[in-house]
Amino acid sequence: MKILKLKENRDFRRVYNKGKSYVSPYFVVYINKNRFSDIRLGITVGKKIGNAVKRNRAKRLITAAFSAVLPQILVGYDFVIVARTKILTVKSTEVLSSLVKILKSVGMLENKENEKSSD
RNA sequence: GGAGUCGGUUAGACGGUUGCGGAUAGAAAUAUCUGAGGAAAGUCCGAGCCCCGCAGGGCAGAAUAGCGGCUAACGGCCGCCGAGGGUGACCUUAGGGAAAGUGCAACAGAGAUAUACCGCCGUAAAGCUUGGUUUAUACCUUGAAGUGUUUUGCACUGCCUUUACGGUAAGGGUGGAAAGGCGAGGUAAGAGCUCACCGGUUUCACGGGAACGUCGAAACCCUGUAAACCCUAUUUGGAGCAACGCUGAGUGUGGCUAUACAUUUGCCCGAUGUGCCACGAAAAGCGGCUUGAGUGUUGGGAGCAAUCCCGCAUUGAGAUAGAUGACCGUCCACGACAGAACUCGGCUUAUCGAUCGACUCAAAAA
RNA sequence: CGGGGUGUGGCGCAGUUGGUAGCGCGCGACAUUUGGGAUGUCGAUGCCGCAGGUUCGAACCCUGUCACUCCGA
Repeated sequence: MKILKLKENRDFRRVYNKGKSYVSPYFVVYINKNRFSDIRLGITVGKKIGNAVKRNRAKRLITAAFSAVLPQILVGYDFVIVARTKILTVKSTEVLSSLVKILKSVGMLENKENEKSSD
Protein backbone atom coordinates (compact mmCIF):
# COMPACT_ATOMS: atom_id res chain seq x y z
CA MET A 1 0.00 0.00 0.00
CA LYS A 2 1.38 3.36 -1.06
CA ILE A 3 1.11 6.63 0.79
CA LEU A 4 -0.81 9.30 -1.05
CA LYS A 5 0.69 12.69 -0.47
CA LEU A 6 -0.97 16.02 0.12
CA LYS A 7 0.37 18.60 -2.32
CA GLU A 8 -1.95 21.58 -2.59
CA ASN A 9 -1.83 24.45 -0.17
CA ARG A 10 -5.62 24.37 0.27
CA ASP A 11 -5.49 20.75 1.47
CA PHE A 12 -3.00 21.71 4.14
CA ARG A 13 -5.11 24.68 5.20
CA ARG A 14 -8.22 22.53 5.52
CA VAL A 15 -6.41 20.08 7.81
CA TYR A 16 -4.95 22.88 9.94
CA ASN A 17 -8.34 24.54 10.37
CA LYS A 18 -10.68 21.58 10.78
CA GLY A 19 -8.43 18.85 12.14
CA LYS A 20 -7.31 18.05 15.66
CA SER A 21 -3.70 18.44 16.74
CA TYR A 22 -1.53 16.26 18.97
CA VAL A 23 1.92 17.32 20.19
CA SER A 24 5.13 15.38 20.71
CA PRO A 25 8.61 16.77 21.47
CA TYR A 26 9.69 15.94 17.92
CA PHE A 27 6.64 16.81 15.81
CA VAL A 28 2.99 17.90 15.75
CA VAL A 29 0.30 15.73 14.15
CA TYR A 30 -2.89 17.13 12.61
CA ILE A 31 -5.65 14.61 11.77
CA ASN A 32 -8.75 15.27 9.72
CA LYS A 33 -11.35 12.98 8.11
CA ASN A 34 -11.46 12.88 4.31
CA ARG A 35 -14.05 11.66 1.85
CA PHE A 36 -11.94 8.87 0.43
CA SER A 37 -10.98 5.44 1.70
CA ASP A 38 -7.31 6.40 1.54
CA ILE A 39 -4.62 7.52 3.94
CA ARG A 40 -3.03 10.78 2.86
CA LEU A 41 0.07 12.32 4.43
CA GLY A 42 1.50 15.78 4.26
CA ILE A 43 4.80 16.79 5.82
CA THR A 44 5.70 20.34 6.76
CA VAL A 45 9.28 21.25 7.55
CA GLY A 46 9.85 24.94 8.05
CA LYS A 47 12.97 26.99 7.50
CA LYS A 48 13.47 27.10 11.25
CA ILE A 49 14.65 23.49 11.23
CA GLY A 50 17.85 24.28 9.35
CA ASN A 51 19.41 24.07 5.92
CA ALA A 52 18.34 21.82 3.07
CA VAL A 53 20.19 18.76 4.37
CA LYS A 54 18.57 19.00 7.79
CA ARG A 55 15.13 19.57 6.32
CA ASN A 56 15.53 16.53 4.06
CA ARG A 57 16.58 14.40 7.01
CA ALA A 58 13.52 15.46 8.99
CA LYS A 59 11.25 14.54 6.07
CA ARG A 60 12.89 11.13 5.70
CA LEU A 61 12.59 10.34 9.37
CA ILE A 62 8.89 11.16 9.36
CA THR A 63 8.27 9.23 6.15
CA ALA A 64 10.10 6.19 7.50
CA ALA A 65 8.21 6.22 10.79
CA PHE A 66 4.87 6.70 9.09
CA SER A 67 5.39 3.92 6.58
CA ALA A 68 6.34 1.58 9.46
CA VAL A 69 2.98 2.04 11.15
CA LEU A 70 1.01 2.39 7.91
CA PRO A 71 -0.51 -1.16 7.83
CA GLN A 72 -2.24 -0.58 11.20
CA ILE A 73 -3.71 2.87 10.54
CA LEU A 74 -7.44 3.29 10.00
CA VAL A 75 -8.29 4.44 6.49
CA GLY A 76 -10.19 7.57 5.54
CA TYR A 77 -8.05 10.22 7.25
CA ASP A 78 -5.65 12.97 6.25
CA PHE A 79 -2.50 13.42 8.32
CA VAL A 80 -0.19 16.44 8.42
CA ILE A 81 2.99 16.14 10.43
CA VAL A 82 4.97 19.27 11.27
CA ALA A 83 8.58 18.72 12.26
CA ARG A 84 10.13 20.40 15.28
CA THR A 85 13.79 21.19 15.85
CA LYS A 86 14.45 18.37 18.33
CA ILE A 87 13.78 15.70 15.71
CA LEU A 88 17.31 16.12 14.36
CA THR A 89 18.89 15.06 17.65
CA VAL A 90 17.23 11.65 18.08
CA LYS A 91 17.29 8.26 16.36
CA SER A 92 14.54 7.03 14.14
CA THR A 93 13.34 4.44 16.66
CA GLU A 94 12.39 7.18 19.09
CA VAL A 95 10.44 9.01 16.44
CA LEU A 96 8.61 5.79 15.60
CA SER A 97 7.71 4.95 19.21
CA SER A 98 6.54 8.49 19.81
CA LEU A 99 4.31 8.36 16.75
CA VAL A 100 2.87 4.97 17.79
CA LYS A 101 2.15 6.29 21.28
CA ILE A 102 0.21 9.26 19.99
CA LEU A 103 -1.79 7.36 17.39
CA LYS A 104 -2.67 4.63 19.91
CA SER A 105 -3.90 7.14 22.46
CA VAL A 106 -6.12 8.76 19.82
CA GLY A 107 -7.41 5.38 18.66
CA MET A 108 -6.30 5.64 15.10
CA LEU A 109 -4.57 2.22 15.16
CA GLU A 110 -6.41 -1.00 14.52
CA ASN A 111 -6.19 -3.60 17.29
CA LYS A 112 -3.16 -5.82 17.27
CA GLU A 113 -5.14 -9.05 17.29
CA ASN A 114 -5.69 -8.90 13.55
CA GLU A 115 -1.98 -8.46 13.06
CA LYS A 116 -1.20 -11.41 15.32
CA SER A 117 -3.77 -13.64 13.70
CA SER A 118 -2.43 -12.73 10.31
CA ASP A 119 1.01 -13.80 11.51
C1' G B 1 63.46 17.70 15.41
C1' G B 2 61.84 23.59 15.80
C1' A B 3 59.59 27.95 13.22
C1' G B 4 57.47 28.97 8.55
C1' U B 5 55.98 29.55 2.91
C1' C B 6 53.58 27.41 -1.35
C1' G B 7 50.91 23.63 -3.98
C1' G B 8 48.24 18.87 -4.68
C1' U B 9 45.06 14.47 -3.29
C1' U B 10 41.06 12.68 -0.29
C1' A B 11 36.03 13.71 2.01
C1' G B 12 34.88 6.83 6.03
C1' A B 13 35.18 1.52 4.12
C1' C B 14 32.96 -3.49 3.74
C1' G B 15 28.69 -6.95 4.40
C1' G B 16 23.38 -8.04 5.46
C1' U B 17 17.77 -6.88 6.06
C1' U B 18 14.11 -3.41 4.61
C1' G B 19 12.39 1.11 1.77
C1' C B 20 12.79 5.53 -2.35
C1' G B 21 13.84 7.95 -7.90
C1' G B 22 15.19 6.46 -13.02
C1' A B 23 16.30 2.99 -17.18
C1' U B 24 15.72 -1.89 -19.44
C1' A B 25 12.91 -6.68 -19.75
C1' G B 26 7.93 -8.55 -18.70
C1' A B 27 0.75 -9.09 -19.26
C1' A B 28 1.83 -8.78 -14.07
C1' A B 29 4.28 -10.13 -9.65
C1' U B 30 9.16 -9.12 -10.09
C1' A B 31 14.37 -9.17 -11.76
C1' U B 32 18.92 -6.57 -13.26
C1' C B 33 21.68 -2.07 -13.57
C1' U B 34 22.19 2.73 -11.73
C1' G B 35 21.42 7.10 -8.47
C1' A B 36 24.32 14.29 -5.26
C1' G B 37 29.30 17.88 -4.25
C1' G B 38 34.21 19.96 -3.72
C1' A B 39 31.91 23.30 -2.83
C1' A B 40 25.82 20.75 -5.53
C1' A B 41 25.84 26.87 -1.66
C1' G B 42 26.14 32.42 -2.53
C1' U B 43 24.21 34.10 -7.43
C1' C B 44 29.40 37.88 -8.10
C1' C B 45 31.13 37.52 -13.46
C1' G B 46 31.38 35.01 -18.42
C1' A B 47 29.20 31.82 -22.18
C1' G B 48 26.09 27.88 -24.56
C1' C B 49 20.93 27.33 -25.58
C1' C B 50 16.46 29.96 -26.39
C1' C B 51 12.81 33.78 -27.15
C1' C B 52 11.34 39.00 -28.14
C1' G B 53 6.71 43.77 -33.56
C1' C B 54 15.03 43.59 -35.84
C1' A B 55 18.64 44.73 -32.69
C1' G B 56 19.65 51.46 -36.83
C1' G B 57 21.92 56.19 -35.04
C1' G B 58 22.90 59.97 -31.15
C1' C B 59 23.12 61.67 -25.96
C1' A B 60 22.94 59.89 -21.09
C1' G B 61 23.85 55.45 -18.09
C1' A B 62 26.71 50.94 -16.82
C1' A B 63 31.22 47.88 -16.75
C1' U B 64 36.55 47.29 -17.30
C1' A B 65 41.69 49.77 -16.68
C1' G B 66 50.23 47.88 -16.54
C1' C B 67 51.98 44.41 -20.83
C1' G B 68 51.90 39.70 -23.40
C1' G B 69 49.61 35.01 -23.71
C1' C B 70 45.53 31.12 -22.76
C1' U B 71 40.32 30.45 -23.59
C1' A B 72 33.99 29.51 -26.62
C1' A B 73 34.11 33.86 -23.44
C1' C B 74 35.31 36.64 -19.06
C1' G B 75 35.93 41.35 -14.52
C1' G B 76 38.89 34.43 -14.82
C1' C B 77 43.80 31.90 -15.23
C1' C B 78 49.30 31.84 -16.48
C1' G B 79 53.90 34.48 -17.26
C1' C B 80 56.39 39.09 -17.02
C1' C B 81 57.04 44.58 -15.63
C1' G B 82 56.33 48.50 -11.90
C1' A B 83 55.12 49.66 -6.58
C1' G B 84 54.84 47.94 -1.36
C1' G B 85 55.91 44.19 2.71
C1' G B 86 59.13 40.08 4.69
C1' U B 87 66.13 38.03 7.04
C1' G B 88 64.16 34.41 3.49
C1' A B 89 60.98 30.71 0.85
C1' C B 90 57.26 34.03 -0.68
C1' C B 91 53.03 37.40 -0.28
C1' U B 92 49.88 41.84 -1.58
C1' U B 93 48.63 45.10 -5.56
C1' A B 94 41.31 48.94 -9.29
C1' G B 95 48.56 49.68 -11.45
C1' G B 96 45.69 54.89 -17.54
C1' G B 97 45.46 60.64 -17.23
C1' A B 98 46.64 65.80 -11.86
C1' A B 99 50.97 69.18 -18.10
C1' A B 100 42.34 69.87 -20.50
C1' G B 101 39.09 71.98 -16.81
C1' U B 102 36.25 72.21 -12.02
C1' G B 103 35.86 70.90 -6.85
C1' C B 104 37.90 69.60 -1.93
C1' A B 105 42.14 69.90 1.80
C1' A B 106 38.45 70.04 8.83
C1' C B 107 41.48 71.47 13.37
C1' A B 108 46.11 73.85 13.92
C1' G B 109 48.89 77.64 11.49
C1' A B 110 50.89 84.27 9.32
C1' G B 111 49.63 81.50 5.05
C1' A B 112 46.48 75.46 2.11
C1' U B 113 47.56 76.45 -3.82
C1' A B 114 48.25 81.10 -2.66
C1' U B 115 49.31 84.43 1.50
C1' A B 116 52.43 88.82 3.72
C1' C B 117 51.23 88.34 10.40
C1' C B 118 56.30 88.50 12.57
C1' G B 119 60.98 88.99 10.41
C1' C B 120 64.83 90.80 6.61
C1' C B 121 65.89 94.89 3.02
C1' G B 122 65.20 99.72 0.33
C1' U B 123 63.02 104.76 -0.11
C1' A B 124 60.51 108.98 2.19
C1' A B 125 58.89 111.68 6.54
C1' A B 126 58.86 112.62 11.77
C1' G B 127 61.01 111.98 16.54
C1' C B 128 65.00 110.79 20.00
C1' U B 129 70.23 110.56 21.29
C1' U B 130 75.62 112.43 20.98
C1' G B 131 76.20 112.27 28.74
C1' G B 132 79.56 112.11 33.34
C1' U B 133 84.77 111.98 35.73
C1' U B 134 89.75 113.39 33.80
C1' U B 135 95.20 117.60 31.20
C1' A B 136 95.07 113.25 28.23
C1' U B 137 94.96 108.00 27.67
C1' A B 138 91.36 105.58 30.14
C1' C B 139 87.03 104.35 33.04
C1' C B 140 81.51 104.55 34.17
C1' U B 141 76.59 104.72 32.06
C1' U B 142 74.28 103.57 27.26
C1' G B 143 70.88 100.73 21.81
C1' A B 144 75.04 103.85 20.00
C1' A B 145 79.43 107.89 22.92
C1' G B 146 81.72 109.79 15.67
C1' U B 147 83.26 114.19 12.45
C1' G B 148 83.63 119.52 11.00
C1' U B 149 83.48 124.34 12.86
C1' U B 150 83.41 130.64 14.56
C1' U B 151 82.76 125.32 20.70
C1' U B 152 76.64 126.80 26.64
C1' G B 153 75.69 126.81 19.61
C1' C B 154 75.10 124.89 14.49
C1' A B 155 75.63 121.20 10.63
C1' C B 156 76.64 116.27 8.95
C1' U B 157 77.28 111.00 9.69
C1' G B 158 75.81 106.79 12.44
C1' C B 159 72.52 104.18 15.99
C1' C B 160 67.48 103.65 17.81
C1' U B 161 61.94 104.39 17.58
C1' U B 162 57.34 105.26 14.80
C1' U B 163 54.46 105.81 10.29
C1' A B 164 53.69 105.24 4.94
C1' C B 165 54.96 102.96 0.26
C1' G B 166 57.54 99.06 -1.97
C1' G B 167 60.81 94.53 -2.44
C1' U B 168 61.35 89.47 -0.52
C1' A B 169 59.88 84.23 0.25
C1' A B 170 66.22 82.72 3.40
C1' G B 171 64.01 82.03 8.90
C1' G B 172 59.30 81.56 12.22
C1' G B 173 56.59 76.55 17.65
C1' U B 174 51.54 74.45 12.94
C1' G B 175 50.35 70.55 9.60
C1' G B 176 49.69 64.51 6.04
C1' A B 177 51.36 68.40 2.68
C1' A B 178 54.33 75.13 2.98
C1' A B 179 56.29 76.47 -4.33
C1' G B 180 61.00 69.23 -5.35
C1' G B 181 65.80 68.68 -2.02
C1' C B 182 70.76 70.41 -0.85
C1' G B 183 75.26 73.36 -1.57
C1' A B 184 77.72 77.43 -3.99
C1' G B 185 77.42 81.97 -6.67
C1' G B 186 74.58 86.23 -6.62
C1' U B 187 71.88 90.36 -4.11
C1' A B 188 69.93 96.19 -0.70
C1' A B 189 67.67 91.77 1.32
C1' G B 190 66.30 87.56 -1.23
C1' A B 191 64.46 84.07 -4.67
C1' G B 192 65.76 77.91 -9.90
C1' C B 193 67.58 84.20 -10.50
C1' U B 194 72.23 81.26 -12.27
C1' C B 195 75.29 76.75 -11.79
C1' A B 196 76.74 71.62 -10.04
C1' C B 197 74.60 67.15 -7.87
C1' C B 198 70.18 64.22 -6.59
C1' G B 199 64.71 63.10 -7.20
C1' G B 200 60.18 63.63 -10.49
C1' U B 201 57.47 64.38 -15.32
C1' U B 202 57.61 64.73 -20.72
C1' U B 203 60.23 64.07 -25.39
C1' C B 204 64.27 61.85 -28.01
C1' A B 205 68.22 57.99 -28.25
C1' C B 206 69.60 52.94 -27.03
C1' G B 207 67.92 47.79 -25.21
C1' G B 208 63.35 44.72 -25.12
C1' G B 209 57.86 41.56 -28.85
C1' A B 210 55.45 44.97 -25.01
C1' A B 211 54.63 46.94 -20.11
C1' C B 212 59.26 48.83 -18.91
C1' G B 213 64.56 49.71 -18.11
C1' U B 214 69.19 53.22 -18.54
C1' C B 215 75.89 56.45 -14.29
C1' G B 216 72.51 58.62 -21.96
C1' A B 217 70.70 63.72 -23.99
C1' A B 218 67.32 67.80 -23.88
C1' A B 219 63.20 70.49 -21.93
C1' C B 220 60.13 71.63 -17.60
C1' C B 221 53.62 74.83 -16.15
C1' C B 222 57.23 69.90 -10.19
C1' U B 223 51.56 69.71 -3.11
C1' G B 224 47.86 65.76 -2.53
C1' U B 225 43.20 63.72 -3.99
C1' A B 226 40.38 61.02 -10.02
C1' A B 227 37.67 53.91 -4.94
C1' A B 228 35.49 63.49 -6.05
C1' C B 229 33.27 65.34 -10.79
C1' C B 230 35.77 64.51 -15.08
C1' C B 231 39.04 63.11 -19.58
C1' U B 232 41.00 58.91 -22.57
C1' A B 233 40.62 53.79 -24.49
C1' U B 234 37.66 49.29 -24.94
C1' U B 235 32.86 46.78 -24.33
C1' U B 236 27.52 47.06 -23.96
C1' G B 237 19.71 45.76 -27.63
C1' G B 238 16.82 43.17 -23.86
C1' A B 239 15.14 38.84 -21.31
C1' G B 240 15.91 34.39 -18.95
C1' C B 241 13.98 27.01 -18.54
C1' A B 242 8.32 30.12 -13.97
C1' A B 243 12.56 31.15 -21.06
C1' C B 244 10.08 28.79 -24.97
C1' G B 245 7.05 24.97 -27.79
C1' C B 246 2.84 21.37 -28.16
C1' U B 247 -2.00 19.32 -26.35
C1' G B 248 -6.38 20.64 -23.71
C1' A B 249 -9.76 24.49 -21.93
C1' G B 250 -11.44 29.36 -22.79
C1' U B 251 -11.97 33.55 -26.16
C1' G B 252 -16.70 37.13 -21.28
C1' U B 253 -17.21 42.29 -19.13
C1' G B 254 -15.43 47.33 -18.64
C1' G B 255 -12.14 51.30 -20.12
C1' C B 256 -8.68 53.82 -23.68
C1' U B 257 -7.85 55.16 -28.43
C1' A B 258 -4.50 56.13 -34.23
C1' U B 259 -1.78 63.22 -32.15
C1' A B 260 -2.58 55.87 -29.61
C1' C B 261 0.11 51.68 -27.90
C1' A B 262 4.10 48.11 -28.18
C1' U B 263 9.30 46.53 -29.52
C1' U B 264 11.75 45.36 -21.14
C1' U B 265 17.30 51.46 -17.94
C1' G B 266 15.91 57.05 -19.52
C1' C B 267 15.43 60.80 -23.58
C1' C B 268 15.44 62.23 -29.03
C1' C B 269 15.19 60.62 -34.11
C1' G B 270 14.41 56.43 -37.27
C1' A B 271 12.41 51.47 -38.35
C1' U B 272 8.74 47.65 -37.69
C1' G B 273 3.97 45.99 -36.05
C1' U B 274 -1.61 46.57 -34.81
C1' G B 275 -5.21 46.87 -31.15
C1' C B 276 -3.80 47.89 -25.91
C1' C B 277 -4.94 47.89 -20.56
C1' A B 278 -7.71 46.23 -16.25
C1' C B 279 -11.00 42.72 -14.07
C1' G B 280 -13.47 37.98 -13.99
C1' A B 281 -13.55 32.67 -15.05
C1' A B 282 -10.30 28.51 -15.53
C1' A B 283 -6.85 23.25 -15.09
C1' A B 284 -3.76 21.17 -15.93
C1' G B 285 -0.56 17.69 -18.71
C1' C B 286 3.70 16.68 -21.94
C1' G B 287 8.19 18.27 -24.15
C1' G B 288 12.45 21.42 -23.11
C1' C B 289 15.87 17.39 -19.60
C1' U B 290 20.70 15.66 -20.37
C1' U B 291 26.26 12.97 -25.35
C1' G B 292 28.06 17.72 -23.24
C1' A B 293 33.42 23.60 -24.74
C1' G B 294 31.54 15.60 -21.29
C1' U B 295 34.78 12.42 -17.92
C1' G B 296 39.46 9.72 -17.11
C1' U B 297 44.55 8.96 -18.69
C1' U B 298 52.50 8.07 -13.93
C1' G B 299 50.33 7.01 -23.02
C1' G B 300 53.00 10.58 -26.64
C1' G B 301 54.10 15.66 -28.15
C1' A B 302 54.39 21.60 -27.93
C1' G B 303 54.98 25.36 -24.05
C1' C B 304 58.54 28.41 -18.18
C1' A B 305 53.19 28.10 -17.28
C1' A B 306 47.89 28.73 -17.97
C1' U B 307 46.66 25.66 -21.90
C1' C B 308 46.56 23.07 -26.54
C1' C B 309 47.14 18.75 -30.10
C1' C B 310 47.16 13.36 -31.02
C1' G B 311 45.97 8.43 -29.21
C1' C B 312 43.20 5.13 -25.95
C1' A B 313 39.19 4.08 -22.58
C1' U B 314 34.28 5.34 -20.96
C1' U B 315 28.89 7.01 -21.12
C1' G B 316 28.70 8.31 -14.99
C1' A B 317 21.44 11.52 -11.65
C1' G B 318 17.38 13.66 -14.36
C1' A B 319 13.52 14.40 -9.83
C1' U B 320 8.75 17.87 -10.38
C1' A B 321 6.15 19.24 -3.04
C1' G B 322 11.02 17.18 -5.43
C1' A B 323 14.35 10.52 -4.98
C1' U B 324 20.07 7.90 -0.85
C1' G B 325 16.55 6.70 4.80
C1' A B 326 16.15 3.13 8.97
C1' C B 327 18.19 -1.10 11.68
C1' C B 328 22.30 -4.71 12.59
C1' G B 329 27.61 -6.41 12.42
C1' U B 330 33.21 -5.48 11.72
C1' C B 331 37.37 -1.92 11.36
C1' C B 332 39.53 2.95 11.86
C1' A B 333 41.53 8.62 12.00
C1' C B 334 35.07 8.13 15.35
C1' G B 335 33.18 11.13 10.18
C1' A B 336 33.26 18.53 9.10
C1' C B 337 30.76 21.84 5.72
C1' A B 338 26.73 20.58 3.39
C1' G B 339 21.60 18.22 -1.12
C1' A B 340 21.51 18.51 -8.36
C1' A B 341 16.52 21.52 -10.35
C1' C B 342 18.47 23.71 -18.26
C1' U B 343 23.93 23.09 -18.92
C1' C B 344 29.04 24.52 -18.68
C1' G B 345 33.89 27.87 -17.40
C1' G B 346 35.53 30.75 -13.31
C1' C B 347 35.23 33.75 -8.63
C1' U B 348 33.81 34.03 -3.48
C1' U B 349 32.32 31.88 1.05
C1' A B 350 31.73 27.27 4.67
C1' U B 351 34.71 22.99 6.16
C1' C B 352 36.44 17.83 11.37
C1' G B 353 40.53 15.82 9.74
C1' A B 354 44.10 12.59 7.02
C1' U B 355 48.07 12.51 3.63
C1' C B 356 51.86 13.72 -0.25
C1' G B 357 55.41 16.97 -2.58
C1' A B 358 58.65 21.41 -3.23
C1' C B 359 61.18 25.19 -0.61
C1' U B 360 63.04 28.94 3.32
C1' C B 361 65.16 30.51 8.17
C1' A B 362 67.79 29.80 12.83
C1' A B 363 70.46 26.68 16.04
C1' A B 364 72.87 22.12 17.22
C1' A B 365 75.33 17.55 15.96
C1' A B 366 78.08 14.50 12.53
C1' C C 1 15.52 33.35 -11.93
C1' G C 2 15.68 38.72 -11.68
C1' G C 3 15.61 43.46 -8.93
C1' G C 4 15.92 46.49 -4.53
C1' G C 5 16.43 47.87 0.88
C1' U C 6 18.40 47.60 5.91
C1' G C 7 22.41 46.60 9.64
C1' U C 8 24.60 52.82 14.51
C1' G C 9 23.89 52.78 22.98
C1' G C 10 19.33 47.72 25.99
C1' C C 11 14.87 49.15 22.21
C1' G C 12 13.06 52.47 18.13
C1' C C 13 15.52 55.73 14.90
C1' A C 14 18.64 60.45 13.07
C1' G C 15 23.39 61.48 10.96
C1' U C 16 26.49 59.83 4.20
C1' U C 17 29.08 66.74 -1.29
C1' G C 18 34.60 62.52 4.20
C1' G C 19 36.79 66.21 9.55
C1' U C 20 35.83 64.95 17.61
C1' A C 21 28.43 60.21 16.77
C1' G C 22 23.35 62.32 18.25
C1' C C 23 17.70 62.18 19.62
C1' G C 24 13.45 59.79 22.13
C1' C C 25 12.14 55.79 25.40
C1' G C 26 14.57 52.81 28.91
C1' C C 27 18.76 52.40 32.95
C1' G C 28 21.61 54.51 37.43
C1' A C 29 22.39 58.53 41.14
C1' C C 30 20.52 62.95 43.44
C1' A C 31 16.61 66.60 44.45
C1' U C 32 11.30 67.05 45.25
C1' U C 33 7.16 63.78 48.31
C1' U C 34 5.16 60.90 54.55
C1' G C 35 5.90 57.12 50.42
C1' G C 36 5.15 56.15 45.09
C1' G C 37 4.16 58.34 40.29
C1' A C 38 5.02 62.67 37.51
C1' U C 39 8.83 66.57 37.18
C1' G C 40 13.89 68.60 37.33
C1' U C 41 19.43 68.03 37.43
C1' C C 42 23.60 64.96 36.56
C1' G C 43 25.69 60.45 34.59
C1' A C 44 26.89 55.75 32.17
C1' U C 45 26.22 52.93 27.82
C1' G C 46 29.12 52.47 20.82
C1' C C 47 35.99 48.71 17.35
C1' C C 48 28.57 52.56 13.38
C1' G C 49 27.29 43.83 10.95
C1' C C 50 32.39 41.68 9.54
C1' A C 51 37.26 41.80 6.56
C1' G C 52 40.32 44.45 3.38
C1' G C 53 41.49 48.95 0.46
C1' U C 54 41.62 54.47 -1.15
C1' U C 55 42.72 58.94 1.81
C1' C C 56 46.51 63.04 6.16
C1' G C 57 41.79 61.31 8.07
C1' A C 58 36.20 56.59 6.71
C1' A C 59 29.72 55.46 10.14
C1' C C 60 30.01 58.09 5.20
C1' C C 61 33.88 56.42 -0.73
C1' C C 62 35.26 51.38 -3.17
C1' U C 63 35.62 45.88 -3.16
C1' G C 64 34.44 41.33 -0.93
C1' U C 65 31.46 38.89 2.63
C1' C C 66 27.55 37.63 6.46
C1' A C 67 22.64 38.18 8.33
C1' C C 68 17.72 39.99 7.93
C1' U C 69 13.90 41.79 4.85
C1' C C 70 10.77 43.45 0.63
C1' C C 71 9.14 43.30 -4.57
C1' G C 72 8.37 40.94 -9.54
C1' A C 73 7.99 36.48 -12.76
